[in-house]
Amino acid sequence: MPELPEVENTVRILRPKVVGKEIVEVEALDPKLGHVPQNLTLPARVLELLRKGKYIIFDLGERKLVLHLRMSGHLFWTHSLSEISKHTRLILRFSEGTLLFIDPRRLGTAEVVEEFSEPLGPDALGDLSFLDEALLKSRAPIKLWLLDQRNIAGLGNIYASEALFLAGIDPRRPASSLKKREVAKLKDAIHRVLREALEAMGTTLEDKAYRTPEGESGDYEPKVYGREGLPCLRCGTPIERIELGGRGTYFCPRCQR
DNA sequence: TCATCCCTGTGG
DNA sequence: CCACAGGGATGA
Repeated sequence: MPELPEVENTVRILRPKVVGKEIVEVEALDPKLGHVPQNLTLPARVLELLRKGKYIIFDLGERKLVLHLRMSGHLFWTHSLSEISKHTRLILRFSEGTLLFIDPRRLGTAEVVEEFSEPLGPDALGDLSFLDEALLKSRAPIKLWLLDQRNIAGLGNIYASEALFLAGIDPRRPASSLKKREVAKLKDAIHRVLREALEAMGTTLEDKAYRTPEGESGDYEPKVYGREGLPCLRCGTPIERIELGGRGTYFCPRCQR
């Protein structure tokens, strides 16, 4: 579900609710997450709430609680215990409210660590000038290169496809084959897609899955992702779906070369 | 650099 | 029933 825009909005909405506040009780409803309450000392004050790539980090001083929503996770802020559904995996109780980690597919993760140390590339919302040189070093298809969080952090299956559409680049092209001018367009496209999605509060496919912590769905409408067979919004050619690295990949065969 | 796996749910 | 799903770790 969540890529950079969804995670960033989640963090922005939660910050005023949890920063400076104390976690007073933690409960794991999924045995896979049983280590979380064990490894936390309560109460624990949240000094900062951070996003690194698609990770959400609760800075608790000596320790950090690191969440990753993976495919189907989301966080939900509530005051009512009746909101606890069967997909709730972790409950963080604050005096001011309760944060639920909901995750139907149970692929999401929660770790308690002393230092965050995932090998992430530069943030996709930040300065992208490193792409000029970095792309030259890889012959991987550009879309797979963009999905590898060690190269650039934050893009996922939707926005990688969307950025390549905006930039007019075929997702199968080797990263090193992009011309300077194309890399420039790609940098611009990545920022444009992410900023638009951020403003729209992310993407909620088929009116399900992704929600902000306050239950809102996202309004971003992908231009190619999930639109196999439908006309390209720019030229009318049917959008194609192929597989790259085992993931569905959508593009316009005419606009993207 | 691939396939496979981790999980569960939904839709055709 | 099968295909597919917004992510990522792992092992060949």
